[in-house]
Amino acid sequence: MNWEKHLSDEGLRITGPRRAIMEVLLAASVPLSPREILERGQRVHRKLGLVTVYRTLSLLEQFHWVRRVHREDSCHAYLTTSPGHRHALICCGCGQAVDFPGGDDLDTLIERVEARTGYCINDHLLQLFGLCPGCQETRA
Amino acid sequence: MNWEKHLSDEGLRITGPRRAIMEVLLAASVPLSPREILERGQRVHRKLGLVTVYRTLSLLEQFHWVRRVHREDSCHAYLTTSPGHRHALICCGCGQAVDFPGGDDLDTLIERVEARTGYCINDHLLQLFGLCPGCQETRA
DNA sequence: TTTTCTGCAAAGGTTTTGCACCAAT
DNA sequence: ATTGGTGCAAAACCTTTGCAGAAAA
Repeated sequence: MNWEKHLSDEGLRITGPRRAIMEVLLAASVPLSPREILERGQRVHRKLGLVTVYRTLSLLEQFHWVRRVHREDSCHAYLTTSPGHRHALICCGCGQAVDFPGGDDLDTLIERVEARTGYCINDHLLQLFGLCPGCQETRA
Repeated sequence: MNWEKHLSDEGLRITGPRRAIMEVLLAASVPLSPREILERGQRVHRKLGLVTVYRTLSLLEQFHWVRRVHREDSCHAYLTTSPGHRHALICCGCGQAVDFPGGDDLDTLIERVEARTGYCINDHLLQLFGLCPGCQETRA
């Protein structure tokens, strides 16, 4: 199901600003801050305002069409999501981000921590940071 | 080595405000936001100001005496650190936090992601969220 | 006494809120 | 025609900076 149909089904409207923001996020391979989304979005929908960016992000986040990640310089940056619970690997050189699934290793880790602490774990935040192949060359 | 000796060795001063902030953090079992640290710290050192809290946190963070974690409601919250690279498991019910080491599972996961993506991974952010044993009872 | 640290005030950011107008249905 | 959405302005926060006075060493 696509996001436009999803919003319609919820009785919400498909508007120019919302299309612009979604378009920007879908085109980005790097997590973007609200301000960056504004700047890029204004190239699509000239009158776009920052307030609408915030409101749209929080809407899209509720429906899991976008996801918030933590960047060192701007604590709140947004990415479109792949289906399922995935994690971000972010390049410290160029900001390029790729998604990856947690997999069995993470499940095992969580089970061990549950056993040791008695906590019932129901969510996690995992992000990896490093250098992408391109940036490794540049620094070599 | 304790933090007071560490600061002295660096030519920095042990002051009332710094003692108050460290005392608050050592007594806390929950990650605290700068504002929360201020409020608790003022009970120890009445004239403590928010600016000093920020400056002291950034100082202590540089020396790894405290560590920043991400709380849902306040992006920047601080904890005293255990030695080594450890992670936080935070209770969604009461905010209680415990530390745990990543262990082999995390190392394996990172190696696999490196192999699959070609990235060279040099840092990570991992936090777990759940219910502590006490809060599980309350909700049962 | 010397230098660092502190608190205040103010500046710089980001995020939220109130409201009248606009636009999707 | 009805609602919900938008942008503007302003408020509310959070974090950083400049500076004169206070306090460690």
